[in-house]
Amino acid sequence: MTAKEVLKDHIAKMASLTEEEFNYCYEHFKPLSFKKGQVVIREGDKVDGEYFVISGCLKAFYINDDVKMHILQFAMPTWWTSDYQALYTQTKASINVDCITDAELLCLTSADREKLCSEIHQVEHFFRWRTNKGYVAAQRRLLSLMNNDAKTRYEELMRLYPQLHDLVPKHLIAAYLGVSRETLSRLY
Amino acid sequence: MTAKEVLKDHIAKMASLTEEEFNYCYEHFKPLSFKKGQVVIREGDKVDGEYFVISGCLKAFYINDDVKMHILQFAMPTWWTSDYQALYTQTKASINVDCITDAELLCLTSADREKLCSEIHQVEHFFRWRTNKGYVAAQRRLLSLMNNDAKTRYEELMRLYPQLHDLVPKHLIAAYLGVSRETLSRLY
DNA sequence: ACTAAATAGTGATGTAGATCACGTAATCCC
DNA sequence: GGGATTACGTGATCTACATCACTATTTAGT
Repeated sequence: MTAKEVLKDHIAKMASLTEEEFNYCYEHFKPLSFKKGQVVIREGDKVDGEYFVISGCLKAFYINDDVKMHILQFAMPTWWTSDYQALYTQTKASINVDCITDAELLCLTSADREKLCSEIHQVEHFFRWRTNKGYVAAQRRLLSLMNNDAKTRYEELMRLYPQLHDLVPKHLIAAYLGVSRETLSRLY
Repeated sequence: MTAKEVLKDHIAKMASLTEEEFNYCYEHFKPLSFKKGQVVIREGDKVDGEYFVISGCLKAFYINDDVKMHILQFAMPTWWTSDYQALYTQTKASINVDCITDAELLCLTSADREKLCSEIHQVEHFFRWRTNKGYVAAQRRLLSLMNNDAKTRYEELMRLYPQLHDLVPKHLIAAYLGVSRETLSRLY
């Protein structure tokens, strides 16, 4: 399946665009290839848009003053990622995004997203639902973080995204769950 | 300021509706008055829509099996609240929403929200931005929960929403921060 | 192929915050 | 206005998890 087809199917799940409308939208996406370890967004830099994952796996993470990493989001095929805080507040990136594996992405600039949203009502509809889904997921994760211990959170994550188990090293899983890698290692 | 004016100003911050369009929208909102302590959404019940706060303060919270409460969100004037997970997945409420003080709300059903979004492009635009804002706030809170200790989180909350200090009893602040009321009490 | 780096497991010890158990002041409410 | 409920503070103890230190294994780069 081509990148174009992946995006088309993804959008079709929540919005109905004509062939013509979709082709027009697709012109605004810039295909990018990244190698494992490459940085997509670097803290402090300007964020020019958001990224739709065609293949591979990325992480969006924050490094605190003690050089501890916390992972905000993994991004797998058909997921979107960026520093949404930076995009929303029009500031420099406060997080990093990089590639856990080789990855193919489609980049859409904020300016183009807003243009497409205002030109095509269904595109705005699509982005509303996508963001809504992210909001609900973030709220669920907040509750899980407050309610559950490390083991329960780990099991929940594995239940939700079993692919992560083999795709992502455990210390990154730990950084997502908000526990130390040692504690995660002792959970079995 | 009337409820209608409060809503109008709020929407105008992110979207431009004509007088006529706004009046049409406003017909779909149902004004409701609640007394302190009254329940707006009860766990297990059907959720019929979302609520825009005109006055007062509410909380959206989850009670776990150990009968411990975790607060997902406070809602103050010009904020929206509901069980967005239930609305998104079309399931029964998994959280509760009730009133910390007497409150005036405007209720918009999901069906009406979707209708208005599809009829008026600018309404869809408004709801996209509102949800985006919530998503960014939830992500920031996730990071804070993973990065910061109880004291730092408390100070951050007070900096962000100083009104909460006098409006909301401390054990509810604790339930929002994800610490016990005893620990919060010892922070000063 | 050989070295360096990344990944992973585990013991010993430290600590933030939970939990339990009180006492007291403030508010609600019939 | 008096009894009950809610809010708040504080000591004593417990515990989940962090941190530090070290070893073993796997993976990647030249």
